[in-house]
Amino acid sequence: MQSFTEENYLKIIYHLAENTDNVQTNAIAAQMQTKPASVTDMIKKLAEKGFVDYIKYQGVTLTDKGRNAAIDIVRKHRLWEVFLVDKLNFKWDEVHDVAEELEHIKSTALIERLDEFLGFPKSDPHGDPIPDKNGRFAKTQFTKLIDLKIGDNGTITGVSQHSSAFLKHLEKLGLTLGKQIEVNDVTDFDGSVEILVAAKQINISREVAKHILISSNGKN
Amino acid sequence: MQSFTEENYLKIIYHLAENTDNVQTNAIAAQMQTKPASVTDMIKKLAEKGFVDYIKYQGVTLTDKGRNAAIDIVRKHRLWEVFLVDKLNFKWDEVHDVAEELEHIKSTALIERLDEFLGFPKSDPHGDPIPDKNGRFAKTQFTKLIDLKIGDNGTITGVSQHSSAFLKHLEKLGLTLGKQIEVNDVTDFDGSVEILVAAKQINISREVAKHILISSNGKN
DNA sequence: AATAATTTTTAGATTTACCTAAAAATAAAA
DNA sequence: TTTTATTTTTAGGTAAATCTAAAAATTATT
Repeated sequence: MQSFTEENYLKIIYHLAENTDNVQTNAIAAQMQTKPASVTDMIKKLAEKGFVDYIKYQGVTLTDKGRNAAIDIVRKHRLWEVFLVDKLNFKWDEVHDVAEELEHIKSTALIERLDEFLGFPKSDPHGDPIPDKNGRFAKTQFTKLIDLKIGDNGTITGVSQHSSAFLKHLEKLGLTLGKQIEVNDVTDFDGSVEILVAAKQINISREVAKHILISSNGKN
Repeated sequence: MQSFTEENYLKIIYHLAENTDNVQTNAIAAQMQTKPASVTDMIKKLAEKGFVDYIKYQGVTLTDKGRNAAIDIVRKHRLWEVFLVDKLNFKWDEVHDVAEELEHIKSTALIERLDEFLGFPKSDPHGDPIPDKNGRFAKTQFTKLIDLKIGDNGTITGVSQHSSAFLKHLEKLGLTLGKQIEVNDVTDFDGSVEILVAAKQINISREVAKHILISSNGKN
């Protein structure tokens, strides 16, 4: 069984590994809000325990054991988020920090019964897939809104940024999960995107468009 | 804000203070499953932070601040127990350890919404009162079953032992919360108690009778 | 009241996760 | 291909919560 801190490292390495192959010390340090030297220490420990493969100066990769542990934490995090939103009426921008704590509760029975209580949800309030108890989940095929071409359309099915500020902003713009959108124009000046949502024309910055995930039903 | 460990100390001191006035180092050590020397260290820290009054060699008492903090943890613990039993179908002997972890999640919003979701319960699955968000709760008047006289009757409204072994035993005997009982006899030989429950005559040991709490409607 | 037993505290170490500052390795630029 | 910049690691140290062993205070017993 891993400590609270080890679990956080594993989760962060797992998420970083979604983009790069070898996860770097500095990247982990940034995510953990700690110093690279501390990361090196922890990496050595995780390597000793068999959670990661580690070559000095080359970064880390998760072993199967490490990946399974990480997925288990991700599963817990996302199930708790569903609980908070569906049952306790939290908004999608309010759940992250609390789920960050709840994900470390160690009880398989608890999480399986929670899963059942929630009706075995397939995705969390931000559209992220929830692994089943065997760690399996569909790696859904998303397109970033920023990558759509003029005339493309689709459904908002996820976000790749979970900060409260970002999510509140989306909420205000009416850009919530399930909404249909169509790209009308891309502004030359700043790359901002004109989209049609709920029969209204709005303009969103590149930064926002980068973090909205679309399941596209138009050409692209 | 207190650490995980500080919270556990406060909770244990609070519970020990229900029986004795000055809580002793050794008693805390036994409950915390740690050594007296460690307790002394922690007590000093809690005293510095204003959670307890402490005189060397004389044990500790909670300050108002300390008591409030402790009651807050007790509230969380008991609300989570209700959640586990009412919503996730745990049995009353399965909830203690998980609630022990959940009680440390730090979010006022979470606990208030949980309270509401559960319908503002007044007591937990073991009959213990749940403090409201201001820390107030009725100090219910219980009689221990062992203290009843022959002919007395009443309702099982609580237990003063939360171990899984004890609770499973009660379950098997049909001695669950809300059941009506009547004392028929007390055995001379071993002090065990003959009681009538659900129209059946059963015999329970002194040890068991000590930990069953009755709200008496007969004479006593 | 003196001695014995118990309880509590001190002193000095250990472990975990972190730090800073400096050294070493790797990658990028001139 | 040197030089420079960046990244990563090592070395040595800190704070929190624990420990053991020994000393001090309190309580119980003769």
